[in-house]
Amino acid sequence: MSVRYAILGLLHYRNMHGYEIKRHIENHFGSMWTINYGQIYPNLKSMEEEGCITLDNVTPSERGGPHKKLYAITPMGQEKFKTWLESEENTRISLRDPFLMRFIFFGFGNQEQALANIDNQLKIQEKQLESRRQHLKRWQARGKYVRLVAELGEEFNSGYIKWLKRARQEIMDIQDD
Amino acid sequence: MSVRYAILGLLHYRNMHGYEIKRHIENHFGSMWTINYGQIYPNLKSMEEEGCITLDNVTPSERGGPHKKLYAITPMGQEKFKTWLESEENTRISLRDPFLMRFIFFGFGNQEQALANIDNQLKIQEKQLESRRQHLKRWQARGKYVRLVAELGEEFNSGYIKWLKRARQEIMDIQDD
DNA sequence: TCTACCATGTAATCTGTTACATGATTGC
DNA sequence: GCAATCATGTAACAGATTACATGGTAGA
Repeated sequence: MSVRYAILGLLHYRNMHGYEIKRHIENHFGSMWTINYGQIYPNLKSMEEEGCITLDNVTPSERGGPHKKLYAITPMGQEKFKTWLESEENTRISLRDPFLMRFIFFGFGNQEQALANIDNQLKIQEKQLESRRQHLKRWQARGKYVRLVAELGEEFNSGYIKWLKRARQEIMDIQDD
Repeated sequence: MSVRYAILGLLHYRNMHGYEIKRHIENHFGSMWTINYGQIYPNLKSMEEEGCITLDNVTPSERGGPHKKLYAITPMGQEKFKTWLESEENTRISLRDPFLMRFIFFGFGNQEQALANIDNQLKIQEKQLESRRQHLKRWQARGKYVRLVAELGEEFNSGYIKWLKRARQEIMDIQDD
């Protein structure tokens, strides 16, 4: 459950509320993860119950229920985070990409379809690379670890694009394989 | 649910049983996916009920229940597969790597721990690259699409290693950031 | 004989996604 | 006044992992 540790990690920088945590995970982790409120809020709730985090401040809205809940990490949360940080749990890189899954079977379809599909993927990846680069510029000063992960994201992205172009060429060159 | 399409795709090559499908997905898809029986067998069952695949042959063991169920794709399965293959469902590459998640927060731990953690990851990645290369040699003749995906796996893998080495160097060089 | 691998399956659990519901605030 | 974005939350569902249970076969 690394979402919980991501939250504990982010709370080391400063106290945050759920909405901010989501934004941070999506933007500042090299744009390699997505996350939804369905994960954030239930986790914040259970982590508070366990005592890893605590409510620092609740800004109520004028009329109506509570609004903007600021969370802070507790000493217990810091302890748990430290243990996790020092652990050596490692898995292989897993790349679950629906496009690649289809790509493997392009031999069972027709060539034009395959090329159109590749062009579409190229467009998406190029757009993503552009936004990654913009992001890197803005976040370069955020500490070397964050920057390095953003750089890895960029490298994977541009490597993927190069590969797509090469794949496209190979499919056009050799009709039969 | 791309597992189902992966199964339909593999059954285009030849009839297979669950165990083989698992092996194929793990070894021949560029070693980028893992899968477990908890996904394979229930899916085979429901796909058979839906009529996408059919039992071709059941080799019974001498005494005891059925053994080795060979599945074949049906015309309906081929239809479904074709529709999926021509679709353009695309998502961003998502890289959920527990190591990278920890890496981002290495600034909150100590340097030696970070370096040891990186060295460990390097060892794992290098071992994986070696097995990928062995695999590529054996599978080069399996058709260009399969080969290309295997090559992408190799490129990601060696890119990751290069990045790990650079990250290690940067962490050693600059004490403060 | 024992180990490794072949082979099928289920149940419990965990994780992640989508869709919905609600309402405040900010800027044009 | 309206759109975009800030903000919190839940319910239903989909997908993946782990652990368990069972037994066969091949080779050292």
